[in-house]
This record gives sequence, C-alpha cells and structure tokens, in this order.
Amino acid sequence: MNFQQLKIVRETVRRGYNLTAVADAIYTSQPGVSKNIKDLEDELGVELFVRRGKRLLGLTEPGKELIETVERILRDAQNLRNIADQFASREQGSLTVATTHTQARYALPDVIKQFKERYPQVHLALHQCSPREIVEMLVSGEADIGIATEALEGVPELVSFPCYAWHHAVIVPQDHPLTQLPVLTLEAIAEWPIVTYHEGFTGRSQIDKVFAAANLDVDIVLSAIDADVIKTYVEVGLGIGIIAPMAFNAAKDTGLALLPGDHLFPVSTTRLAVHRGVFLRDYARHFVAAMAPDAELAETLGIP
Amino acid sequence: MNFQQLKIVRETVRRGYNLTAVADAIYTSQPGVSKNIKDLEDELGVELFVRRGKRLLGLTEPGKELIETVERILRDAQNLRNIADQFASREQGSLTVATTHTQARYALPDVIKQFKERYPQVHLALHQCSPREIVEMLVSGEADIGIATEALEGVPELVSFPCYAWHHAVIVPQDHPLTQLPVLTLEAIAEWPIVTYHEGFTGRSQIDKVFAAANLDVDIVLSAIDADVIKTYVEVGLGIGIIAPMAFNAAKDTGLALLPGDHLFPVSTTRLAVHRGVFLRDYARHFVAAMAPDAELAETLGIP
DNA sequence: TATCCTTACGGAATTCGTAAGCATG
DNA sequence: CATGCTTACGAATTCCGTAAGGATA
Repeated sequence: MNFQQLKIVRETVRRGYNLTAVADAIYTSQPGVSKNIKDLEDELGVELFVRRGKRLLGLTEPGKELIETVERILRDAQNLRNIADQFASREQGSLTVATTHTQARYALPDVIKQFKERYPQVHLALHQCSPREIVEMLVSGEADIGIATEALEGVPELVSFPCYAWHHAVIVPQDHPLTQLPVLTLEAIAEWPIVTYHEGFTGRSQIDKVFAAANLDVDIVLSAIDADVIKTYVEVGLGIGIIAPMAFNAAKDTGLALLPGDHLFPVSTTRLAVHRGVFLRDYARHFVAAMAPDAELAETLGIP
Repeated sequence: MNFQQLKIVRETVRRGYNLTAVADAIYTSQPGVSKNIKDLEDELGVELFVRRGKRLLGLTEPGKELIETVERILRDAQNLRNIADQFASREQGSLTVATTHTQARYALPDVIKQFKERYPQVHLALHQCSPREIVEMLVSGEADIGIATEALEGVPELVSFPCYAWHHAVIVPQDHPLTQLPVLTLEAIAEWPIVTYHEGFTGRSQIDKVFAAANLDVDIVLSAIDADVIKTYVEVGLGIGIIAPMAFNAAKDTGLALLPGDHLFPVSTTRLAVHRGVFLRDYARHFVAAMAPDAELAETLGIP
C-alpha cells in the first residue's frame, strides 16, 4: 500500500471512474493508474470498483466503506505537510479563499487589506465563483476557505460558521414613488418590476420565499450575479432592485435611494466554511477569526 | 513521504529514540532507518527529532505536533486492511484479547465458549497480563480488546466501557469466627491477617482506600496476582482473604466460606477497552457486545 | 571501548512509461 | 471506430543492505 495508490483511488472516484482522466490529473500514465488500482485491490484482497467488462462503473460495497478512510489518510498526509510548513515558515505560504462577488466586493476588502499587512509573505488567492462552486472547491481541497450566504450549510464534509447577519433591502431611483411611502410593504414592492440576484446567489432563495409566503406574484425582469449589475439597471429605470444593503454606498450611488427591508425580509447569514479535518495554518486561522469571530476551529481537525 | 517513513517515526518514539532498536523492530537495516528519517525531515522541511551530536533524544516541537497525525495515518492504514479483511472473509481472522487472571479465569470462559461456537474460524488469542501491560498492548496495537478492573479508564488513547459491577468479598475457612458475626464490619476484618491481591490488580486500590478511610491498619501478610493463590493460603490458615466474589465457587471451594462485602467495599467496575479510532471487525464487535452490552462502538472510529 | 548514528556504494526490486492488444458503446 | 482498459516489456529510479567511518557516554 502506498500513497500513490490511495491518491489514484480518490481521484478515480472524483473523476467519475475514468482512468484516463485520472492519469491526466495525477500526471502519470494511464496503464500505471490501472496497475496501481489492481495492485491495491490484490493487496487488500477486495475489489474496490464495480466493473463491466473493462470499464469501471462505481464503487463496490467494500470500496464505499474504504473510500472514507482513504480520504482521511490523504487529508492527514496533507495535514502533515501543512503542519510542517507552519513551523518551517510561519509567515509564508498560500491561502485560497473562494467567495462570491458580493463578499469579494463589499465584505472582504477590509479584511484582506489587514491580512496583507499582517502576513505580507502569504500568497493570497481570491477565487470568485458561485456558492456551489465554492462548496466543490472546498470539498476537493482547491480552496482553503469559502465564504457565501448560500449553500455552505448542510454539507457533511464542511464545517461552517456565521460571519454576520443582514436583511435584503430595496433600491430605487432617487425620486421613485416608493420613497414617499411611510412604511414599505411587500405588496408595494410587488407592484413594480424587480431586478435582483440570480438563483443560488446572495440569498435569492430567501426573497422568493417571502413573496411566495405572502402570496404575491412578482415580475422579476432581470436576475444578475452581482449588485453592480442590478444597480445599473435600476438606475436606467428597468425596475426596482432588491440587494444586500452592504452593496449600497450612499456617497457613490447618488442616483439611487436605499429602502431598508429589515421588517420585510428574513435574516440572511453570511457564512464561512472550511473542510472538516483539514489543518489550518496560523494565518488561515487569523483570517477565519477576522471574518467569523465565533468560529471554533478546534473541532475542525476531527480529533475526538 | 511513504508509509515506511511514517512507521519508522512512530517506532522511533515508541522505542525511546534508539534507531538500532527501531531497525530490529521493523526488520530492516539501521542505516536505512536513519536515511528514511532524514528523507522525511528533508521533505517536510522540519527536524522531527532533537539531536545531541548523532544521538536522538526526543521530539522537537514540530515533531510533537506531527506525531499525532502520523499515528492516525498508520492506524487508518491498518483500518483499511481490517475493513478489507472484513469483506474478504467475514468469519475469518484473529482477535487478541488482553486481560487479567481474574477475568480470564472467571468472567471470560462463558463468553469465549460462545464466541468460538459462533466464529470457529477466528483465531482467538488470550494474553494474560497486568492491567498496565494491557494498556500498553492496546496502545501499541498488539491487542484488540482489553478487559480489566483497573487502569483502563483515563487513558486518552483508549475508549472503555463498563462490563459489570461488583464488590469485594471476604473468604475465610469454613469454621472461622467471622462466620458467626451477625454483620461483618471492617473493624472485624482488620483484626485478622489478610491475604489479597497485589497492587494494581483486581481493585486492590479500592481495598486500600476503604481501610485507610476507616483509619484502620491492616496486616497484609500476602499479596497475590490471582484468587486461586489467595484461596490456597486462606485454606492453610495464613489469614482471611479479600477477593472478587466471582472467584468463589461454593461447589468446589468446600473448605471455605464467602462473606459478601457489598456493604463494606465500594463498587468495582470491570471494564473493556479498545483503541480509539481502530476499526473493529464484526466478530470483535460481537465479542465486545457480549462483554459490555452498553458499549457504543460508533464513536470508537473517531469519525466526527 | 562499546554503543549508536552517518556516509558511501553496489545490487535488487520496484516503479513507470511506451507500445501493442482487446473490449465496448 | 473512437474511447477506455489491460498486458507486456524495457528503462529509470528508488530502495535497501553491507561496509566503513566518526561521535559520544
């Protein structure tokens, strides 16, 4: 048994049982992959993969049992490297953060500025992607830290912590009739065409739920990934916008007015997630602490 | 990084940093051990061991941090083999139980008889040793299951479960004056020379505590590892005995009388222990369930 | 001086990649 | 017939043991 064999098994599952793809991913030859799998199966005395003819189709029962331990061994092997790096060069290394536009643009700049000052030697990579992609990157180990308002909870491989809570708000052109209302209501909003986030982004599901619960049909004329796009179309009069309030900047967005929606929309919680059982370097913990002060990282390592 | 290197690191710690001894234990050459350690240190970029000149003295700080993960990786590698064996041959394998004389002689025979009938193909090895040795064997992985009344609790590497609870009892020659007492008291016992267990065995510590708490000096004329020895000397009149009541057999021990001590001695709990994070085969779980019905083995695997 | 670790070197074993062959959708 | 896996074989690398050398109690 060796690490190469285990890596190949893990990659085989990840790449949908295509050994050619596995060979490419591991930078080795396809026959080598084949042989390694066979050798491991011989040593363990069990077939790990279901085969039809020469093709691999999936995991056998024993394979399903074993894969979890395989993943943990490989994670721990990576942890060894990380822990060693930690001691070898406390202030150096790299940190990959996967996050959405909203967080990258409005929540992270301050934190990242401070982080860069504190750890100038750390190579920080910011990946902007959808909440789903964030989860994938965390699970596969491509990213160390994920931050989003959606999708991070309820993934068994991840541990997540709340960063901050907020409510959606409405933005309208400055002289819009809605600004005259004494109290903003869902009914009033629903009378206008709406520009808001795309499904799966920045609490869009919460917005849909609220209007559905109130039995209101809304006319969503445009859905975008980010608030900048939304604001642009609100400004040109396409409709009114529903956004995360931190995307509004009174000084810069002069043509627009923000109407708070705390009493209308349910609370949204932006969360930070990391992979369970993965060792985090000092600077990564620092980053986590800056974003999610309540995070309890001890449990992350999965040590009983 | 490879498994051989990790094994060598683990063994180096276990053998007190003597690389020659490590080489013997791993069945390889001493220079090979040296090189493997150096290679791993080079790869990780940290020194794992404190050296004075050419001798190894102990773990460095990074070494201490890393060793836990190293141990877990190796345990998981063993788990892979065990899980695979489980599927390859459910009814075959081996099981090593480490236990004390008392358990081996009085508590285990029934369980083992049933176990052998249920799993005739499993090679069952029973190691009789002291509670301390049991702990060592469990920690090092030489034994799968340990059973004893002492020493198993409070070892961080182990998980233990209660098997059954009992109280020490007094044995005396059949016509002994103590048999005439309406109620047996500690004071009455303390007036006689006593034959009981050796320190560290079968709840001896409990016995000492009780008499110390009652401010009684007792004259322990002989301490033995097992009740058979104790009974022998009680029969020849050396003194009265304090033993675990399951060691008394009314039918066979005709010359002796058992005086229950439930009201005198605190409860002793015989416990079963296994190593944390070690996968147990079906038959091992069966054995555990037979001895310790309340055992929750799920947590044993250390999966969060 | 005996114990213990390192370095050096040569042979053995393993690993890995290329080429060729076969099965499957 | 294109994709995907296996077998076969030779080259390269790694691994491992022996021998020799140096440090320390």
